[in-house]
Amino acid sequence: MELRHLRYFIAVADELSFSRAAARLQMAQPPLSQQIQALEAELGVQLFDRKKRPLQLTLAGIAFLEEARAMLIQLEQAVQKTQRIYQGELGYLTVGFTSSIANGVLPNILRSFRQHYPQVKLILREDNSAFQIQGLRDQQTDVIFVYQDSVLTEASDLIVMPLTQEPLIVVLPQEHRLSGQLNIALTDLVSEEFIMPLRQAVSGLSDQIHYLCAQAGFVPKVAQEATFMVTILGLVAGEMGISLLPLSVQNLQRKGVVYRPIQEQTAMKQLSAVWRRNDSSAILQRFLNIAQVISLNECHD
Amino acid sequence: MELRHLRYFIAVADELSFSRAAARLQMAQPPLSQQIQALEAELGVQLFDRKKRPLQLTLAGIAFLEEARAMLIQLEQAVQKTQRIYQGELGYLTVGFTSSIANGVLPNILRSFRQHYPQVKLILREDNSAFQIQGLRDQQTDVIFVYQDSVLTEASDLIVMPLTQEPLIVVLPQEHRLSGQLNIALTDLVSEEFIMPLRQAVSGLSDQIHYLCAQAGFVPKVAQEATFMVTILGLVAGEMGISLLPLSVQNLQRKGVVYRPIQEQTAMKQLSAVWRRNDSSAILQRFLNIAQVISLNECHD
DNA sequence: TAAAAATACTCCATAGGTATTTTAT
DNA sequence: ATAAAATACCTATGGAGTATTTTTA
Repeated sequence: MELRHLRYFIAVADELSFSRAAARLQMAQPPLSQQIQALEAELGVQLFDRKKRPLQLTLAGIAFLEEARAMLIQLEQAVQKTQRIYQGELGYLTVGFTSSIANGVLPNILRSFRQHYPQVKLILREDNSAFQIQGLRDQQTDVIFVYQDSVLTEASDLIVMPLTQEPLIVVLPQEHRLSGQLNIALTDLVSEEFIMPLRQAVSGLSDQIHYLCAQAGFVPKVAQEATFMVTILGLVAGEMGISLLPLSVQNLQRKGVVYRPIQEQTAMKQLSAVWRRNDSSAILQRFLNIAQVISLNECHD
Repeated sequence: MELRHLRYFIAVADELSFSRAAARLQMAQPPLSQQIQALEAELGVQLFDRKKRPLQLTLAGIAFLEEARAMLIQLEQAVQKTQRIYQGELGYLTVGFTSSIANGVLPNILRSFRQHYPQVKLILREDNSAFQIQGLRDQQTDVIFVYQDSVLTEASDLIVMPLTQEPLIVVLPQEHRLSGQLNIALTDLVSEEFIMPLRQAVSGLSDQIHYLCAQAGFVPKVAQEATFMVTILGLVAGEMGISLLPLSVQNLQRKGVVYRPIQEQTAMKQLSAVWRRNDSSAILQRFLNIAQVISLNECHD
């Protein structure tokens, strides 16, 4: 049996006439009769009562008509579903990120993607960056957002796409002696105590701060280390020291804490999207397009 | 698209190899590749990743595989269902009867049919015989059981099949003067008061009793008329009179009532099955076969 | 280099067309 | 008598085969 038989049968059952059905199918009547005969022979079932005019469906024919219709509808839906999956409009995408990123461009990217592809289910995984890269390689995650890191640029099985250059900003207690200044030079921070973000918070930031301070001619005094952004802000508010964090932390408004830009242009943190080189998923491609567009818009602001 | 494409696709997806799938399908590899290519072209979807060895399904391919499998299963089930309906093993049958028949062969026929064709749903309609014939003509009912009647034998659109010849029996109060006799001649009933079954109870029986009495040389005295068997039995038990009823009434045991055979061989009531001449339903045929077999067995007892 | 899939072509089975007969109203 | 379906026969599309090239591991 072929779908042709079902299509022909439905046409004849609809029209209750071989001639009219043939016209509708844009074919001659005899081959249509033959195909229906072949169908009946294969089923071993009489579908039409030809002793009647107009033609009548048998009980079995009525049942088969219903089934045949259902099958063609199912086919239609199967094709549509398959096409949508192929075109990345239906399916799943797992996105990984660290808590420090959750307040930057990411929410906007996620919102935009959801609007464009409402039938793609987004699964979010929040964890530190080392685990994120692991998850990517284990196929647990499809794409991750991380602050760039020397480990990443060397990985040949992954592709790294830079999204935004986030300048670092100085995080000060409200009552700090420097809080009156509009912007702050690194050399002003020589005698400050630093709250250092651990690797889990913002990967590579600790190293970068040491490097920047070295360029400014001093070694930062480390008062405390912390794993989460909110912890760092809390410690700064409690006047335990100051910190240097990516610009997006500004989206977290905390009482007793003020943010000031750094004079030096070189103090930048690179936010990137990372995915598996061999991942050809259409959904991923669509997601990356949106991530790129949203990031560009963000930079212009 | 044709079912061929689905069958081929499933084979290739199962084997993850065009060559092996071709072997399984007992065909050469190139036409198989071509058919899959045609399928992909029609869908506008890449189903396999041919850049990989062994061959890999794409995400869309995985989804379509599931759908394709479901469709072939649905086809299989549709064919089976259609065949069963055609062979009368699945469907509905509406059986009509009057309350007076409900205690004869009918229960046995219904039980046997249910055992043989458990997937046929039996719908029972209990009503008087005039309504039953109406229901038959209105296609409300497929087959009815009635005691034969002159009206029926003349109907050319219906077929009447005799099932059992039920002798009439005399229904007496337990304390009746004749209850000591093993069998009773009609002439013994000359002075009796009769409880007459109305047309709704047993069609034609009233006329038949008058005819039988006339042959025996008297006119029966009618004490009372009644619509239901149980009412007649109740009146007899209450010593309002006697009655003549078909043998199957014996299946109703009523306190204070005894049954005695009639000597005369002519006192018979014909139970018949009736259906529409133009009804070619396979279920009906099966039902009639069973009705006939069960009735024959019943007679031998 | 050795498999497996794609391509190029050839062939024939059968879907579909034409002419006619049979059937049901 | 007439319209519709079945039958008989013919045509040609395209599904399947064979030979070969291309690709991937």
